[in-house]
Amino acid sequence: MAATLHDVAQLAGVSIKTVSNVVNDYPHVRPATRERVQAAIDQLGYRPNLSARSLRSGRSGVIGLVLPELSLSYFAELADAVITQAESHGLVVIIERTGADRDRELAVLTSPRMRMTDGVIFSPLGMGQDDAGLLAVDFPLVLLGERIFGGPVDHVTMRNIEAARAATEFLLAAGRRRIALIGAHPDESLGSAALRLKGYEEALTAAGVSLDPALVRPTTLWHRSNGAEAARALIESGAAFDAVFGLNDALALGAMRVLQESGRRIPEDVAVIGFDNIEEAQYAVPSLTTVDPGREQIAQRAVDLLVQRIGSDSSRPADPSHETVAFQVMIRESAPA
Amino acid sequence: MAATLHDVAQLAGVSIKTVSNVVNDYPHVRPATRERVQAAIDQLGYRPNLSARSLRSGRSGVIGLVLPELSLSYFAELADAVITQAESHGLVVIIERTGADRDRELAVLTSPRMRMTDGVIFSPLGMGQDDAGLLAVDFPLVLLGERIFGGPVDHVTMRNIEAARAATEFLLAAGRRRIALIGAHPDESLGSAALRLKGYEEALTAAGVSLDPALVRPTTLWHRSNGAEAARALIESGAAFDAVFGLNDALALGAMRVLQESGRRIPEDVAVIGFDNIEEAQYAVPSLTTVDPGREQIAQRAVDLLVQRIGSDSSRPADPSHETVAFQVMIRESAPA
DNA sequence: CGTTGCACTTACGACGTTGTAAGGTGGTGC
DNA sequence: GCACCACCTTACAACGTCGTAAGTGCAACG
Repeated sequence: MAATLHDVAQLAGVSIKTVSNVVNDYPHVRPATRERVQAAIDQLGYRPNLSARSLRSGRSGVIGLVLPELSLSYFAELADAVITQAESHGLVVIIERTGADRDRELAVLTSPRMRMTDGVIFSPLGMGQDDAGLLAVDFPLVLLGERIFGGPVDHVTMRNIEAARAATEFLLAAGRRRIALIGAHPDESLGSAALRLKGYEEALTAAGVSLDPALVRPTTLWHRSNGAEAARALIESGAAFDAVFGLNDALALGAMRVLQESGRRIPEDVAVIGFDNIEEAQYAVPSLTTVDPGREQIAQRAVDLLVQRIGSDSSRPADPSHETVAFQVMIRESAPA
Repeated sequence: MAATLHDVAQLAGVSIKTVSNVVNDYPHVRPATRERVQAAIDQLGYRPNLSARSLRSGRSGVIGLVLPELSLSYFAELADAVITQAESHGLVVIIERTGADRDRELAVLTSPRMRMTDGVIFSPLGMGQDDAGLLAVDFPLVLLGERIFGGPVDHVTMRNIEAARAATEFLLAAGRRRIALIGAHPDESLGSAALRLKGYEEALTAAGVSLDPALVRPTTLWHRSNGAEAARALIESGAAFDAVFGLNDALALGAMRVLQESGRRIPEDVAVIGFDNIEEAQYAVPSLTTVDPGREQIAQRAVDLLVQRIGSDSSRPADPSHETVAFQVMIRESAPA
């Protein structure tokens, strides 16, 4: 039903290629011809067929964004930022969710569903360092996050260790000494959890504060409910603490709720700091002090790197780059200076 | 670089079409041949070229989802649900944001960026009833939301009036009589704001409670900050109130924060109810009583309707359907029964 | 041993677009 | 009035896939 170049050409009385030239702003078209063709285009409501264009050019103008899930605020806000940045390059974004499941993550990398994209931005949560080799795919790929290092692809990460260290130092500077940490993943040596834990440890060591293992609370996931559970367990353990460091904002917010329910005042009795600076953090009661890990900049660099790889036809990057972005402690009510 | 049917055919010593038949599980292929072709496919790592397939078939397997913005939790969770549902139909989702800007909304409807999709699910926020005619596009379109009614397209909405009425009745049943409403859009007669206001009015009237205009607070947008501002204005106005109905959860949460800052106890002094049932609502302090408008079901029906329209080649629906989904009051701490 | 029929395979073209190279048209200068 | 050049337009092919229709070979049957 839709009009094609052929239809327009027939109506305007020119060849198909001349219409194509008009559509693509090819310079050598006589004004009178251009006008006539444009009239035919308008009359028929012609729109280029992008599938045909993709086939011809080998580019689809689509990039993939592979995320654990959209209902986690951090990823929703990251997706928003990626879409915005992609748009400025004239690209459109397909979002695929993996549910943090390793098998689904691997499936997405080989799936024909992603075959139409020009490249993919991938934030794994189920795969680990051992899977690094599987990232050697034959399409442009930019990796986000801390699950895997040294893979054969470009990589953009936040400065987890430094940022977590800064968060902990901030609490120490405010006079807190019994700082609980929520969200540890004891079995990992890489990944956000391990790196942020490392920053926490570094800060304590540097300040001469001994680390009490009873204050390091693991959780399986990083949702609010996990933070709430961990806070409950922490309270029940009887360990004394005057601050809580949630390894992400959702954990911190979940913990904050339980702490308040238990009658503790925030920040007087317990200071709380999070990590991610999701929009909600500033509207919580009390507002949540947290680390802004540079989400906007991550999205921007990831898209820019991907566009660059797409542009250079070289199949695999000879020089995979690893970039980190700046972070910042956002001081709010839950942990004042 | 990528292998094509041609490459596979050459390697397997068969024709291109036979390879195609293998790929597409065409039944009449001799097992021995199939095996040989499959081996060649595996060896070359052949993946079908989706652009070519799209061109040939006229279907891209992509649907568009046009939303105001992803960083609003309601839309993020809606997007998540749409992606999940689309996946079950083998479809992939492109997300486009409009920022609730009418011009951008109109632009998206005619944009070549959406041309590659088989159909679009569209949630307008800037366009209004006067623009209904502009929805007569030449691709399958399913409309979400309450900005426009009676357009030439399928339409899925929540039951705004009934749900808002139920929320208000719930507060009335709990003994509240001075119920403030936050988020009104006085200039509208359609749209979520107007409809939910109508439900509120209906409930008050039915209960014989007179509506005090001083308790109906307008906001421009529906973000947390707007809810906070409106609550501040409400307090400063000096009007007495014992409950707040936020026309969405973000407004209610923003208001709840300000109410608590002002020393009011929730729910003792002021009961608060929201609308949307975003995930965050159950983790707020106190947890937010709200209306679940049936988001999952909306996503499901929208995708199903779209798939149906895509399937039937009829250009325009002769019988645009308008579906509504079930809602439910989620009773939590901010407004107990 | 030829014919028929079936199971399998193939050649061809078209989907709509654009790069290439060749073709046409008008105008300019002598 | 002719040649030439610059400008504009065209025909053709190809991107990779799959539907159509036309083959091919083999087995069974007469």
